[in-house]
Amino acid sequence: MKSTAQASEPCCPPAKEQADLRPVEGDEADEELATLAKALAHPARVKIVRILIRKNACICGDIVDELPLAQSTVSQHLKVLKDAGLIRGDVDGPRVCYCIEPHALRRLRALVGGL
Amino acid sequence: MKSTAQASEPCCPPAKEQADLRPVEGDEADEELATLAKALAHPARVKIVRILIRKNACICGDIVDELPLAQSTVSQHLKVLKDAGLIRGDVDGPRVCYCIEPHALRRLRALVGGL
DNA sequence: GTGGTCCATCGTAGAGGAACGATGAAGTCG
DNA sequence: CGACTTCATCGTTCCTCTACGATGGACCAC
Repeated sequence: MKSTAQASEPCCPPAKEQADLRPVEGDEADEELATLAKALAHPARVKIVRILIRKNACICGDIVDELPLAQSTVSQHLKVLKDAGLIRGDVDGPRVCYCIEPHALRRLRALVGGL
Repeated sequence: MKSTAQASEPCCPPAKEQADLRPVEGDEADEELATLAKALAHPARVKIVRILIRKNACICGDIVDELPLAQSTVSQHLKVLKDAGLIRGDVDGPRVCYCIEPHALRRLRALVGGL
């Protein structure tokens, strides 16, 4: 069951639609917004996020094929996004399946909207 | 000459509410979002933006008093924000009057929302 | 003019980011 | 088992960011 089937492997379960009650202002919110913004502060990482949103199912190293960067560089960018909480990576056999963390994206929108 | 600059006049006139027709996807949008995100990728700069929004009129070096940073450091952060197009600085006598660029903020919201 | 305030810029030191190739761990297939 | 794939991590180089004090320009009051 593991033959290059795109958008069929559900490694990213439908996240529960739970409201985020944290404030959108204050020192903590500032730090949080700065962290999320820093994660998006590179065009390659913006592209990665877009790719993961477009193929809402998760993919692994197809990202490398879509970017003009070395595999190790892409892996670094993925790590930055993961450390910021924007994406998730689940091991699936020999591959790793990345996907968006929808609540982090919502949180980012809330913080930017709160400006 | 410009002798009509009175103290009570906000140096930031109500910007025209002109819609931004540029796309929220594509390579250019990626670069743009990365640039704006990088400008917000530091807590001090997030705080500066909030200060300028709160006092919707413009202020100058009161920002320095609100931050635990040296004047030169704050000036550098202001330059980063200005270069990114997020704020504007108008010289008003011996002071400089900073204020938000509302259309840049709207653009940022559109780009983040377009994710 | 002199003196004082406000602010940008310079110079510098240290920390962190971005890129790559090389290496190796973990897993799959024959 | 052995060969191959996939990906993270290491080590390196170069460049940018962040912070500060010091310097100097522009402006106002006197």
